[in-house]
Amino acid sequence: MKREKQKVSIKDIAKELGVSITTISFVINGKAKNRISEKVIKKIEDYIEKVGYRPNSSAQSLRTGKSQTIVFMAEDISDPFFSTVAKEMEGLAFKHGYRIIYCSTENKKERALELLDLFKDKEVDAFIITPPEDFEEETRTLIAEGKPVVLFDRYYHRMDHHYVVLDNVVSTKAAVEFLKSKGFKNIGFVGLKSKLSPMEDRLKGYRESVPVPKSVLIKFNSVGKGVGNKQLEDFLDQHPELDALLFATNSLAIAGLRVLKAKNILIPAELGVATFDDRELFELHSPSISVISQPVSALAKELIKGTLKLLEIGVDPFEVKKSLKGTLIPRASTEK
Amino acid sequence: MKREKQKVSIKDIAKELGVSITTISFVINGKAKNRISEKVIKKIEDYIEKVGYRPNSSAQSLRTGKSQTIVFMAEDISDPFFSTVAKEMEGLAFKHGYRIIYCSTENKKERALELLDLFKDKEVDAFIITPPEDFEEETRTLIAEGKPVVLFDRYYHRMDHHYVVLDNVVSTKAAVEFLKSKGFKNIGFVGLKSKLSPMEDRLKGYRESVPVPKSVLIKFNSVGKGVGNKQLEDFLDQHPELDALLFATNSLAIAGLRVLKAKNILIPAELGVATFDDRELFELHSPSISVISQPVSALAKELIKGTLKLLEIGVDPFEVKKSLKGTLIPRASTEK
DNA sequence: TGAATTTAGTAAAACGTTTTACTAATCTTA
DNA sequence: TAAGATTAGTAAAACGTTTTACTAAATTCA
Repeated sequence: MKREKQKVSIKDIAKELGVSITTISFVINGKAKNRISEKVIKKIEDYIEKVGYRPNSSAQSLRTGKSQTIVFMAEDISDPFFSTVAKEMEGLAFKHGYRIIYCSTENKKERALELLDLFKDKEVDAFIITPPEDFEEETRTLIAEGKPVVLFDRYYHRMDHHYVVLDNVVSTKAAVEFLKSKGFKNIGFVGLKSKLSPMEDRLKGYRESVPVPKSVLIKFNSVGKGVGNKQLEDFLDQHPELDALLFATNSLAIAGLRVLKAKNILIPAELGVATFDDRELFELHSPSISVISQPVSALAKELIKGTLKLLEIGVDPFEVKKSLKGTLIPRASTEK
Repeated sequence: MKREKQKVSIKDIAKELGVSITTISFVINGKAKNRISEKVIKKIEDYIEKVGYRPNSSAQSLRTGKSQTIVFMAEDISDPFFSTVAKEMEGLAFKHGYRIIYCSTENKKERALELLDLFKDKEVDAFIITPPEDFEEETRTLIAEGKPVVLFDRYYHRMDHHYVVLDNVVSTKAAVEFLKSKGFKNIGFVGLKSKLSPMEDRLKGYRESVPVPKSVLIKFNSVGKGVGNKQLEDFLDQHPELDALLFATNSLAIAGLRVLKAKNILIPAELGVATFDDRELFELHSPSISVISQPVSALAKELIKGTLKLLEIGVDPFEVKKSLKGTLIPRASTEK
């Protein structure tokens, strides 16, 4: 009963149709023009259609050295931001005959290295990566190995490479201006203690748009935990004059909302709130939270478009450098 | 500068070390015992270590017919439930030398068929799938083709197959009993109009634990939209006696919360609320929402454990049939 | 008409493994 | 000491493609 569907190979087709393997390969790969007669092409195409022949991709990979596979190394594939981008990319890539393999670094250097090691063979054609903290040297090495590498979400100032990111400086400035326009006068900033470009740029954008910056930077792995919450509480205690808070990431905001709730601080009456990254949570929260939303579809599109271009044209002449703007979605948390 | 790291093959090693390709292959695959001398084994292993040799997986796949790849066909990989399970599986599978390829059916039959078609070649060793609506025949066909197939989240009553699911009947009953214990007397049920087992089982569990069931079933693709919201509003209007609502999925609950907010219905004073699947949103909502949480890690572990077992032992003698219990997390929305 | 060109196709090598079937040398044991 | 068993290894085929270099026949053109 359980017979493995016996796969048909080019050789089988050749025998059946009385033509050579080469001829079939030419037809399959669209190299038959001016080489093979229309009649034979038709015959082969019809037979392929009839038996549902699909080339063995291992054999193709072995022969061509290409695997039709792109690795997407996210910070955390279970984070809604990354998983949404991943899903969009998957759809686009499939349309072009590429598969995507996802993995998560958890923002850990060693994990990222392990993963790269696993993929560094011939088995992957291109990399889309969100490098973890302190990964500049390793990224450089990876790029030097010659396969297309597109950085996502973060990039390096001191290094030439392909990337697709949010324009964090500009987006942050827009958010601060928005808060000002809503009548907030003392805007504080809650960021992540990190050298990753989004964190540096968001802080920079903030600093450049308020007269007296007041910010607190939470350690990455203490967000939502005792230490991180304590830091935030202290910050609020030390700055009773603050009338609004801008959070640099959605997880910071979520942790922050918990703290504010615990301290019985009223939003927006006592404190306005805005954050990066939209999530259902923010829309449904009472009050709903204003956000700077990242253009997920556009990011995914640019990533795949860029990667395919690099795959096609080659790494060198072509440049992928995209910096997209976020969209501000005003909600109740910023209506004084 | 951009030199592709010239990959070293078994042939290169053989030439360098003056042994045969066969010998090296035996050593690599642990088949050297009682065949090759300790001295030679050591020499080969050391050299492999030194040059960082990694076998070409396309060649391995071509030769063995195995690709060390598992497909996870989720309903929607950007849904937190699926993406969390995916991430956990990814980690476990990697440890055993397997990669996972994700894709999303969007609960559409045609999309699922397309995807299966894409994978049906030799390129994949096993399938973990959440079949969309009306996919029983197709699933049967897939299974008949002989590769391991493990269903996730949903299963078929009339068919013998491997699966890992939540015990929805029991979990729903527990939730209803919990609501009763909290003093709710008129519990309504908001489900999805669907023949997928979780939806049928949750409804069944509900029906069997209340004296007079009152339920409304929303169409899958109208959740959160005008039509679906209208359905829910009508249901509430027709049953003013209800004092609690049990939602069958997290997206139903989210849509429901919006409706309740719009109608100014107070939770839990006027209406108690509980739902399936935990999300940060429910913890942070005001009031926080009681949930039946799925054991994500355990599900992922069983899925990978089962799949690997099938891969190892073969599909037939071994059975993967796991039905795990959800955990009830009581929160403010059910405290009268 | 005959040389040059075009058309229509093929043979065979190569990609990098795994594995079967073999050999040659050494070791046991009766 | 001779036959059998064990040890230590190897040659070569096969997996299913792609591609280079070739040929033979038909067509063109001066």
